[in-house]
Amino acid sequence: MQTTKQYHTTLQDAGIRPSIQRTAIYAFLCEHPVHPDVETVYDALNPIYPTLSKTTVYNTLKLFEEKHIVQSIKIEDDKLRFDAEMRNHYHFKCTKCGKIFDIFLDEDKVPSQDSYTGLMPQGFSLSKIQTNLWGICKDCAE
Amino acid sequence: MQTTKQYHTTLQDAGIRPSIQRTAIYAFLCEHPVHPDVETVYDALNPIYPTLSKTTVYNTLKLFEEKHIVQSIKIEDDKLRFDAEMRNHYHFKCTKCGKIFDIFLDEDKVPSQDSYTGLMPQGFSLSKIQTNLWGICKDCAE
DNA sequence: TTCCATTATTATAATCATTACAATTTTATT
DNA sequence: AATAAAATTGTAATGATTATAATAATGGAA
Repeated sequence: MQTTKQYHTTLQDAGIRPSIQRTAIYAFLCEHPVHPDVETVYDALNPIYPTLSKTTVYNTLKLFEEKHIVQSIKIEDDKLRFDAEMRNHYHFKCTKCGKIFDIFLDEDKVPSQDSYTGLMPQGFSLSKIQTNLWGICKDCAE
Repeated sequence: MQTTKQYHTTLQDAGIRPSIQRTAIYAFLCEHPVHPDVETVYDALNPIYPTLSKTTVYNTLKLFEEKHIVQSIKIEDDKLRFDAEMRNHYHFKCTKCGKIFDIFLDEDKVPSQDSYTGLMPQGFSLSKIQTNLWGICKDCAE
């Protein structure tokens, strides 16, 4: 949990002007690490910022991703989800309840970026890696 | 490269009735391992099977995925791509030209399904794993 | 501070992938 | 051949995302 000032700093360090909307969206993502989609972010913030536009949520999340402070998670068939956690971790989607869980790896088990780079053919560069898992979560298992 | 008879067998073994359309779609995927999207499959087969419907392509690919002879690849922001290669491998998308490459792993480097299962919290089951990579391919690097 | 240029936000309309639906056709079985 | 089940089809609907153009906010120069 960061202060508003810390969110500002994070945005500025990433080269993003910290407007009200951007700060609110970034703070929401950090404080609600449930991998929300655009709709969820919008529905949560619109009551607090009544002029907020859904377009702004789209624009902002795209900007955040370009500046590498947020990642889009491609785990659904039809829409993106977003995550402000940029440390190496996997995502698990329960195909029954639809919930997405973070799977953090023990330090010694984390594949290094290099271990992936080693797989690439000569001349290929690597900028992003994403591992997604699907199955049934504990609550949905009978 | 398989014969039509072999495609039939693969479909039947998976519990899928091998209609003309299904066989054509499965054969196309096997013979064009470029991870096509629905549009690409449709555009390629429609000239040969003029009555083919795009809905059938959607239905068929969904069926193939359910029966585990094809996987959908979630590597684009807006649409799915499909792959009849079910052996463990990664996908790399060049963010410049958009091409998707297969990254096959050396036998000894392939993480086993168990190595992922070991990461899951108690009571979670695992049915599908997908690792995607993004970067710049050799041809697009200047 | 005021003016101006740039950037950000907004509302609306357009696009595009995918799904729903109902009618028709094909297939397997009797 | 008759019938029921399954597959295919065309069209319409849905829903996520993007395009566009107008408005508002911001930051710097005078």
